[in-house]
Amino acid sequence: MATAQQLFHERGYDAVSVADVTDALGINPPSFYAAFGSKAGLYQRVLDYWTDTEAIPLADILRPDVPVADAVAAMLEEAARRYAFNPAAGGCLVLEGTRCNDDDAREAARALNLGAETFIHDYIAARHPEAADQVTDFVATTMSGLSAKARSGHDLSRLLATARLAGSVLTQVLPA
Amino acid sequence: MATAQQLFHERGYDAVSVADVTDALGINPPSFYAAFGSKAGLYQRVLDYWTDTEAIPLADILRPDVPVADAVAAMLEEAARRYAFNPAAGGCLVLEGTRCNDDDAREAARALNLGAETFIHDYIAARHPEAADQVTDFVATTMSGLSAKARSGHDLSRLLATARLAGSVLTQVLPA
DNA sequence: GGCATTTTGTAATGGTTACTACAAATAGAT
DNA sequence: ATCTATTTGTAGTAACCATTACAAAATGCC
Repeated sequence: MATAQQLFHERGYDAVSVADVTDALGINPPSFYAAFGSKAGLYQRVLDYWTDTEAIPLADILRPDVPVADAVAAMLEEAARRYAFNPAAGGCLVLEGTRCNDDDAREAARALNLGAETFIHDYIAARHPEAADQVTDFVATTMSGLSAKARSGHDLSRLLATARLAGSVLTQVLPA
Repeated sequence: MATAQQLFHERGYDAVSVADVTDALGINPPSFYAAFGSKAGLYQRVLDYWTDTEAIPLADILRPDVPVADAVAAMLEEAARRYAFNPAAGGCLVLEGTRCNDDDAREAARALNLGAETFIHDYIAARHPEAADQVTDFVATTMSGLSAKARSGHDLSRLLATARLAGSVLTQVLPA
């Protein structure tokens, strides 16, 4: 499962063939389909696995006992760190998955992303209800951009600088 | 050429087959290959056409007679407007092209994007040399995010609000 | 009008895709 | 050890991809 995740993260859903997966896993196509049902089925399981192992722990970062702006800024920086962690598999598995050309896989990734955005929105809205919509959009857009730029070569220091710049908006618009 | 551009913009390079193009253009494959050489060749020409007709006029927006922060913020807002203009073909043709799975097409789009980022960088560096790197990265990342979110449903008002929020950073870090 | 050249349409080529039918091998149970 | 049930490997299917061979039609030229 970890190797499948790595494949999807490195190349993206569309560019990974089931032959790639079966080769990497050392199994044959019938075993693959007995185990996962389809390529999209494997992707679902990979997303679940990712959620349990590598997803940003939003609940730990977005804490009620710190200023909202600080918490969200910390989340952006953590995203930058994770997106740059493996240069061969840059960006966010889920955000990149929302842009693939397979309907099932894209909707699965979008659903996961929507859940995360809802979580962020609710966190912000608890203390800044009137700014939550705008700020959530801004943060989600920034994370999409960070993921995209991670894939096209921006290294950790550049992503972090961008994340900090974006974070500086939050302290302006979300006063403690 | 305009219809080919629309196809690529709506569906992305990978999801457009040459059969789609030949159908839309009302021509047959041999005519297509006589005219464009290859699918990537057509894409090159579409990028050139786009540069001449629909690209954001950076030279007009990034003027030497306005504060850098204002000009760059205006560019972000203009990007938001253009990315949302056609809901069926959201985002930026070039930025989306940099993420496709074909080597030739991706490099062509990347080259065009790199030129734009260099232009922006030089504009900023002329008056804020120490901040140019960071700010250019931030602006490029924001535009990538705006393009991505335009494709996944954010409408004009949401993109504009995000662009304005991002623009507010610039007035902080690039004092007039 | 007759000839050469270019354009066009049909149909195919080789490659890759996700996905399976089927037979051989293996494992488990008693 | 024998019989059954499951797993495995080989090979293949049907669809789609970008690209092209080839013949028919249309055009331009004199």
